[in-house]
Amino acid sequence: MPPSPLAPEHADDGEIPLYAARLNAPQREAVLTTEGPVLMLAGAGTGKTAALTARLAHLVATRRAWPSEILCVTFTNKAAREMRERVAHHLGEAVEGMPWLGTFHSIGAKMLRRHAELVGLQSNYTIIDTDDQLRLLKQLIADNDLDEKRWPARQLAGLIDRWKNKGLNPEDLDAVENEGYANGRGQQFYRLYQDRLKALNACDFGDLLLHMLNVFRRERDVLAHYQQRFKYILVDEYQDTNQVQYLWLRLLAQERKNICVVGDDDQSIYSWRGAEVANILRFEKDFPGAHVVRLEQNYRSTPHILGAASGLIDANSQRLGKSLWTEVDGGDKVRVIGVWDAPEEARRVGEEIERLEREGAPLDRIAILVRAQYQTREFEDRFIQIGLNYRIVGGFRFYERAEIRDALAYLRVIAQPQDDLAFERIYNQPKRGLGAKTLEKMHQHARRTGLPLAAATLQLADSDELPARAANTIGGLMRQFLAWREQAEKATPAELLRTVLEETGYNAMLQAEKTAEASGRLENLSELARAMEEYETLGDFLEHVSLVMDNEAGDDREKVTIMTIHAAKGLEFDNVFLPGWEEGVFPSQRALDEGGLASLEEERRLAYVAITRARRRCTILHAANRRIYGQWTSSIPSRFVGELPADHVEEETTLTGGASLWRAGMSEREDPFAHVATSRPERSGSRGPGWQRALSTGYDATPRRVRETTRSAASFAAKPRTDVTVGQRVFHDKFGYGTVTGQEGNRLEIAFEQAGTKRVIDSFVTLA
DNA sequence: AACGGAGACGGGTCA
DNA sequence: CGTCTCCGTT
Repeated sequence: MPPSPLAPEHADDGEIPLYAARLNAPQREAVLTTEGPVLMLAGAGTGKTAALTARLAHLVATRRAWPSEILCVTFTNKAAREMRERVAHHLGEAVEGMPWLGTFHSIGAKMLRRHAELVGLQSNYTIIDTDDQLRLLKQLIADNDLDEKRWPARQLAGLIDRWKNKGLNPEDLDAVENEGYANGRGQQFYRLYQDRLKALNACDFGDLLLHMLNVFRRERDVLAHYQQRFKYILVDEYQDTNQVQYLWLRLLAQERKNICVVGDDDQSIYSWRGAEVANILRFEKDFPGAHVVRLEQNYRSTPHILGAASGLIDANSQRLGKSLWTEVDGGDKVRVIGVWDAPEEARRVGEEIERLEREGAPLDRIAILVRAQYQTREFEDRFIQIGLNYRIVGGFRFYERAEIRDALAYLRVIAQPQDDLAFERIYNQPKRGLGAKTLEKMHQHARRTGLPLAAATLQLADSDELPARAANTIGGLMRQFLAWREQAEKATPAELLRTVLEETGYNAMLQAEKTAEASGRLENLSELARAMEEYETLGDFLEHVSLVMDNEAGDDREKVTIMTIHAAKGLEFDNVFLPGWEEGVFPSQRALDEGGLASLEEERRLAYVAITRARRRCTILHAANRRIYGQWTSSIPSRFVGELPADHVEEETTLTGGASLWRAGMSEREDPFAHVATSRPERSGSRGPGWQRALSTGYDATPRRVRETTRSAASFAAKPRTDVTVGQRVFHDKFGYGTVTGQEGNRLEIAFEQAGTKRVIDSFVTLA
């Protein structure tokens, strides 16, 4: 019988400890049931993280375990960071951090550094990303006379990933798994790839988990060590675990069975990348006697928002079942707005946001959540036009940018001379006049001698195999590497990077370019150096960077957030806009075509996640016409709109967008666009009246009222700047450099050097 | 090494 | 329709 939180062993007089003070009954139950398996079903906004961190604090505060004896896994670095901060807050300075709190991958990487030799690696192995992975596979395919056109490396990469997610090694593949690629040669290539990685002293993301799983399975003493060490195991977002993660946890928890998993089957939206809802659905079977706790009191949203979301998710069949409730009352109904087309949708959202802004709502707490990335463009264009600050989350990640990858490649070669992939990336970057011919010689020599590429290249430069010029250049480069490696011993990683960028001429190359793009790249690089400041050794930094590297650039203006629903999971906003709720967009066409009921239900869970992000107001939009792959397509509102319980919804139709009349059950005769609203989505170039009207009237289909609002929004938003005049050269984040050719209030007409003439708001440019 | 034309593709994403 | 990648040409 665990002690009551009201009188934990360390407390003097029954005072409620800080970490348990504000928990409700089920949360408290989840915290206090420390022994044995626990399944915590936590609905959206029910204080899951609070319960989880309280549980951690409780385990430590009651001396059930030291922080180092608790394994706590999350899926994202962000979640891990947040948890770390909150636990530290509860426990004060008593806790020197928790060494085993982190993502599956970071924990896997850490363990693998200790046991690398058991899988044929050295402990300073490199973690390669998907780009390197692809290049490596392409090489293998080419070397083995396979036609890459017919059997793309991407496909192979996808398969290998899937196998690793399932916990399958090359020898574990059965005929069914193997038949998909190159007439049964998938297994052969998987094996070749693994061998190649070993030779490079490298592994990919999947290996971080699979290698360790192999170690657990093969080395009883290692497994026993971790089973002993981890007295308690906590897993966040359990509905997102895949097979290999599941196998990991099952092995580690087998001994003590003190495993607590937290999740929400209704928020499982990652089956396409290997997550198995089944893991959470069968937890009670895997761990007999599991204690199940349901967190259902929601602290985030209004009753209407919860009502709409709950009504929607009720349509799903495979559920553990939960119903969210709240003590809060009041609040607006969920609004559903039908508009004519996507540009109007963006205009409409822009106006609504400007109105919220005038009412004093902070832009930071407003979000537009889309189903697919392509939907963001319409909003981006519109917001630039009206001068509304926004940020798009996702898309290019910081560390995926060419300049960052180049810089990292230099550091990788310095840290790990066997890293051929990195060396190959930068041997001629910036340009040194080393072309394909030299590279081929380098590869040849490396193959002959069995040396890593860099080492082979060094030898080569000493011989007469290369033209004098190339030999000189390479010799020089290798000498630089030697010097940098020496410097790495003494200097901080950040200093080292700055040296490298200077001495290679990489900075000079970008400075010479003088384009908007190049100056952005320079900024990114100095940001990288800044981010490196906190790391003491190069190894530390590289480990971090290969697993993390978020892009939170330092612009503190308030911004509206535009992102995909997937990216929004776990976040909340006062005001949420959900555009594109049309059949074929959301649910997506692919989900409708393939995957059947299961994938439709995943789309519905996604819709549920979307609505439950909203704290106060949620606005859903659908357009009657949308251009898809350049074809105008008429569309009908999403079935999810129809599934929202009427009590919690308020419908609105603009003059032009008759589509939501579809739901209101208006007769076709009264609805001038009924043929648009009720027709099936047609993708193959239908030329219906809707299409004609959209083309012939274009933006002018907008009612007068809307146009006026738009104009006033743009010109009243801010006072015109006095430091910008016609003829002034300016810089714009998106369009680059240009010259002002016209000025009207705070609106500028600018002839951009790259992007042509655009009209933008003056607050979006800086003097150049 | 830089450019241009042909062709493929067009869903969400974490480490 | 637009973007990206690859390949061949200059």
